[in-house]
Amino acid sequence: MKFATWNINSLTVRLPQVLEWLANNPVDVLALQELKLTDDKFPANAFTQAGYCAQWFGQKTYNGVALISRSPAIDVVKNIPGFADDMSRVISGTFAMPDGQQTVRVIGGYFPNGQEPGSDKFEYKMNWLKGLRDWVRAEMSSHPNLVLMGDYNITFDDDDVWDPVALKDSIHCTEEERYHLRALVALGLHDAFRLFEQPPKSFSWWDYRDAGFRRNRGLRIDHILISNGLKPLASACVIDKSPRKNERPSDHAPVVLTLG
DNA sequence: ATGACGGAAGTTTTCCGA
Repeated sequence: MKFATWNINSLTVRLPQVLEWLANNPVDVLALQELKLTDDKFPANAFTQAGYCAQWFGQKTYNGVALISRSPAIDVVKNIPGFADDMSRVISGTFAMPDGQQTVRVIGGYFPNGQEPGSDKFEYKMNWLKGLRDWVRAEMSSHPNLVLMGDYNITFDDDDVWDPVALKDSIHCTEEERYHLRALVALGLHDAFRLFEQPPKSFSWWDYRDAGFRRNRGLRIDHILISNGLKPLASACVIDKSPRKNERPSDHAPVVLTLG
C-alpha cells in the first residue's frame, strides 16, 4: 500500500499537477491540504475520471483538505470531534487493506500555522494540537492500523531546519510546538520518514521567496506518522521533489510512504 | 529591520502563509 500527503496551495491552480502526479505515482490514499476552495467547487469528476474516489472538506480562500483514494472511504469524519473549529483542517476515513480483512484509519490534517509565538494564532495552534491529540488517542484505541499525515507546520528537530541557528525558537521550530509533536508520537506513533536513512537536509517545504528551493532553504514540516501496527510493514518513505519541476509548483513537496 | 513570492479577494491594495 502507498500513502501520500501533499499541501498543494490551491487545488484550483494545482489540479493538473495533482492528476499528473497521481498518473505517475499511483497511491492508495493521497491526503491534500490547502484546497482553498468551497465544497461546490471541488473537481470531483476529474478524480473520478482518473479512477479515484474523493472525500473533501473545503473552505473559501483558506485551508480545505481532501482524501483521494483508490477504494472508497467509510466512516468519514470532518475536523476533530470534541474540538469546535470554524476552519476546515481535518478529514479522516477508513480504508480496506489488501488482505481484505484488516482496515486502516487515515487522518489527513492541515495543522495551524501559528504565525508567531505569543500570538492569538499560536495559542489557537496549541489548543488545536491538544484537541487533535485527545481525539487521535481515542481513534487509536479502536484502530490499531492508523496513519496520521499532513502539513504539520512543525519541525521535529534541527535536522528538519535549513538554518537551525537563525530559526531557533521561531515559528515551526519552538519547543512548545515540538512538545506537542512529540506528545503525538508518544501515543504510539512513528515518524515514517526517519525509519529510513535519508539524505541530509531533506525538506518538504521551501519559501517561494529568495529562491528558497534552488538554495535548499527549507523545512521538513509535512509528516506521515504511523501506528505500531503498521510500523513492521513500512518499507520506504520519501519526499518527492519532482513536482517542483512544474512551472508553478506548490511550495510543498509530497511525502510518500510505502507499506509492504 | 524589511522584503522577497504566491494565492485569493477584489480592485491597485490587503491578508495570509511558513
